[in-house]
Amino acid sequence: MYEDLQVEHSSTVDRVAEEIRRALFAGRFEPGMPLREVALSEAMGVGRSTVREALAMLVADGVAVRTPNKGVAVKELSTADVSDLSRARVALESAGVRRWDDATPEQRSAVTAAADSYAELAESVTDPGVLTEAHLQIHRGLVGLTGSRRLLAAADAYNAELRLGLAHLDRVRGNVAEQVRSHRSLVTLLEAGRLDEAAAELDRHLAAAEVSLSDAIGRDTIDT
Amino acid sequence: MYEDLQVEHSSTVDRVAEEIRRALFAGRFEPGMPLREVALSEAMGVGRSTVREALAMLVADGVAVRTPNKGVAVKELSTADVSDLSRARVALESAGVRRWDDATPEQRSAVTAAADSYAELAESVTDPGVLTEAHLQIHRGLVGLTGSRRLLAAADAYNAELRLGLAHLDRVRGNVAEQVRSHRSLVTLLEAGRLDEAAAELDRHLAAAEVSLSDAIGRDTIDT
DNA sequence: TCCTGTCTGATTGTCTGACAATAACGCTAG
DNA sequence: CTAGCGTTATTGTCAGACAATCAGACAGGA
Repeated sequence: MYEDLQVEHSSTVDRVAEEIRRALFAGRFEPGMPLREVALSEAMGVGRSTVREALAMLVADGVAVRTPNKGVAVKELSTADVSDLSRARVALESAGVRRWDDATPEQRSAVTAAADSYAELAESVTDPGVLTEAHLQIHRGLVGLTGSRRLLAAADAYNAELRLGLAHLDRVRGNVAEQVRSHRSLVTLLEAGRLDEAAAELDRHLAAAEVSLSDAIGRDTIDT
Repeated sequence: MYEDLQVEHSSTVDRVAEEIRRALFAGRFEPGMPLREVALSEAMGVGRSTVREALAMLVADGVAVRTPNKGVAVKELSTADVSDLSRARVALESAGVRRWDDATPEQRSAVTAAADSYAELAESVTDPGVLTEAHLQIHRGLVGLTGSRRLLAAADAYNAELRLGLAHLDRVRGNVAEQVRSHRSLVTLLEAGRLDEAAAELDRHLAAAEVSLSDAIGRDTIDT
């Protein structure tokens, strides 16, 4: 009778982790910057154990790194990471594309709706974070076509890493119009059932994303 | 000069998590059984915070579940979980198979060596846990062909869930000889470069694993 | 100059103890 | 038999403590 009722059970640890995550995605912490337990606990008015648990979550998510006896630091994406991420994206998302015919209507519309939403935002919104978020939703939807929650969770993890990487170079983002075109073409091919061509388009799209991101990172790491 | 020297940095938390994991894989804890913090800390002679961190790791791994204010319990695999796992396996491992030609010699030999090792163990070893371990190594190797550490990590996570599921029904394990045949055929097709046929063989192999596992679980859950 | 040993301060890893909030269980009264 | 009420067990969170470890400074010796 009351199936649709839900109360959010947000623990302190979750809120702390979410807060730090937001700061990371907003680019407020430099890559490599240490996340000190006492400083964070005092700043947020919570116990150190709570912060520790939150940091462990971020490490499990892949957006932070723990070095034994040295603590947790904001993850630095190397070009090796970017190419690894790219391989993971290609594998999962093209697996999704290949299963378009077996996907449920909800799973398909998650893709098309996200693409529409991105195209719409691309014209009006200026905040790069919002656009990144919308963009990743499309790719998340593609993984969703596989119908596996576990793969979606894996995709969420690497999308978080991507957001982290993009947080510091939103200015150098590539041609948004080209992105919109590529997404639209992908959706069109999917809906036409031309899955091989769709996979090829996706491959190109992801390859372009990889070079653009790894170029930007390469430039950055030379600077610093 | 000293690049190859390494010291293992094992924290107490890691050891505790590993110990509990072993017990889980050995089937010493029933699915759904709660993992009490105080009891574990007293049994293992460590602080409660340490146990909490270890449990958080197990939850992140997917072998245990946390319910707010109720604690952590051994994960129960539902048939929905099994089919989800199966979809994830198909996606990741066939992605690996499709990239056989691009894989490094090390990545390829990880697959073939694991298959050989499994075939060898199948004749001599009786301990089902050891055999399961060897079996999963093969499938891990297939994911490794994608060349992405992140996908390997995802595969490790779902393999841990599989081991958990298999821990309680090792007796009903299917025909080992058939397994060996299927693996051998898969490796042969791969080395011959007949990737499409290899992918088809893999599909059959994984589909068979799914029905066998979900049958066993279905039977079990009716009993209890 | 370069290396080594030592000192010091900061930080993590771990333990202990505490307490409120929550959930599970049994009891009692109606 | 059910609603309501205590009791108990357990988690979530905090505070404080201490050893182990690390980074940097600094002095002394080859």
